[in-house]
Amino acid sequence: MMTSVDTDLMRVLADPLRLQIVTLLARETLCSTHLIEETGAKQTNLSNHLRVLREAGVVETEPCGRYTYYKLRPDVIAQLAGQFADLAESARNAAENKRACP
Amino acid sequence: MMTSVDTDLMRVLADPLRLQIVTLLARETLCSTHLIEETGAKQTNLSNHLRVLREAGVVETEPCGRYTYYKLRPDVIAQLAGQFADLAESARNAAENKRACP
DNA sequence: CGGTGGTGTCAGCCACCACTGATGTGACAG
DNA sequence: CTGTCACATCAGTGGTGGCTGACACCACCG
Repeated sequence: MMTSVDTDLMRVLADPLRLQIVTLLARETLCSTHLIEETGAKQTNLSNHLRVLREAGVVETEPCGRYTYYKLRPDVIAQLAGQFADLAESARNAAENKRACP
Repeated sequence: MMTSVDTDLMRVLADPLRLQIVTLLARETLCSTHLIEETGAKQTNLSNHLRVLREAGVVETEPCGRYTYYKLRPDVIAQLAGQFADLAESARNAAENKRACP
């Protein structure tokens, strides 16, 4: 059936560390070194999560010398926000829609 | 640190079956029998997921004879939508905020 | 050209979670 | 009262995913 919200994107963002990364990147563009400092996670672990975020299209990479900058893609987040807003509005309108007991 | 989005709520909604339940409940108030028909899941499985959704405050229960109606709480979804919208707007405004390489 | 530091990839381990079957409880029909 | 149905809870199990250590690669600096 059709779920109005992208499940895969939700699964990607449902991890605490990934959500923390996204929150940090929403404030400013950072490179991996900064993210390691901010989160306290191991570089390997962070690289794995960033890979997941990259493959999900949530972040973009921009090499800068031997550093790599990570930037959040606002439209992806905005789209998700819109899907949830639609869901909430739909729920408000259908509050009295009650299917009869069998 | 402070993540602007509720991680626990995300984890609850990140499951495909739970998201399907939420999508169905956004359209109309249903009882478990209907949900079993619509999703094709086992009763036990569905009951477990509904319990998770109930404990997370996403759905409300309303007993009706020997049936139980489940209703979505729009404000919870709307709040989540707002958090993501804020995140997206923050990302848009901070697009050029780039911390210097170390 | 070596050495160093930043980054990505891979294999393994472990914990958590979704699914299931059995069982209990309460409500209704006969 | 007894059977049936709706719903919940519990213990067990299997699979998925996150974390880590070892290694490879590339850009810079001396």
